Amino acid sequence: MSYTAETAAQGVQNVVRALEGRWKLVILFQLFGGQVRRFSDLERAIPGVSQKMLIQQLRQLEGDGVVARVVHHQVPPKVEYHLTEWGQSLCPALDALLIWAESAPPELRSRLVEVMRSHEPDA
Amino acid sequence: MSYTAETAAQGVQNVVRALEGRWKLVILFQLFGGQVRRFSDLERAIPGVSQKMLIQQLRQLEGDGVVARVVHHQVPPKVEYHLTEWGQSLCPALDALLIWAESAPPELRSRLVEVMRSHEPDA
DNA sequence: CGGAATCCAAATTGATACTG
DNA sequence: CAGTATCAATTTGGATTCCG
Repeated sequence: MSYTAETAAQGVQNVVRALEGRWKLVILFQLFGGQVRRFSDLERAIPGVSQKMLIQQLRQLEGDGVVARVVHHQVPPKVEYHLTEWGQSLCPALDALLIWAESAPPELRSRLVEVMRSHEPDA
Repeated sequence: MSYTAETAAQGVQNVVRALEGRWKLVILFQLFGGQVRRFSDLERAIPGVSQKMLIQQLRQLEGDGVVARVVHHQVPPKVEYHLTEWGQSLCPALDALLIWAESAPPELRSRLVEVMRSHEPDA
């Protein structure tokens, strides 16, 4: 079977689904480039997210092999997250997305931002 | 304010949300590289999608300026979709995603595929 | 601190039927 | 062909409470 754009799109879809979710990309951007963040860091760095959602999305990313979770058995508990090797290989794509996002037409950009502000506290 | 990774991640999030949605990326991969597809083409090319979802996602992509919709006033009706200029500029990112997806570890890949097969007809 | 569990509200999605 | 409309089902998200 030849490797047409169509079969590629169908195949890639399965994997790309690992990125689907309201907070997945935001989390990944936080872990971008190999950064290590603990749970509370992520919670603080991502304004609109709830504890439940953050955990849920992290668990899914972990289950999909994109993010790794390290538990330090101490009191108080300390759990750190970072990209797996495969997750690291996603960085070029994240970077490309970053570039694309910044190239967004100003009107569009502000319109999209406006949607975001719905759930933000004040400013 | 300096342009840290954090602010970038926060800012980019607003724009990247335009890609969120169960079928958005799949659609974009279909339109990859400037391809023009009519509605029924997309419907056929994307197995699990319902007519309603396809339209909805297309409309959102259109509203976000990523996809353009061209109506040919004929009988029978003919509507074609393609990437806008800004949408085209997303291609490098899509390409990076493609590369990433193909680099997925085999076990992971088959596990993700397995999820997909739930709604596929046969093979 | 980091998380699990529960309950409930809201948004998404799907199936179906109808239309220009 | 390319939609729209409607309703039911599923998923998602948030608030709260409890635990190691």
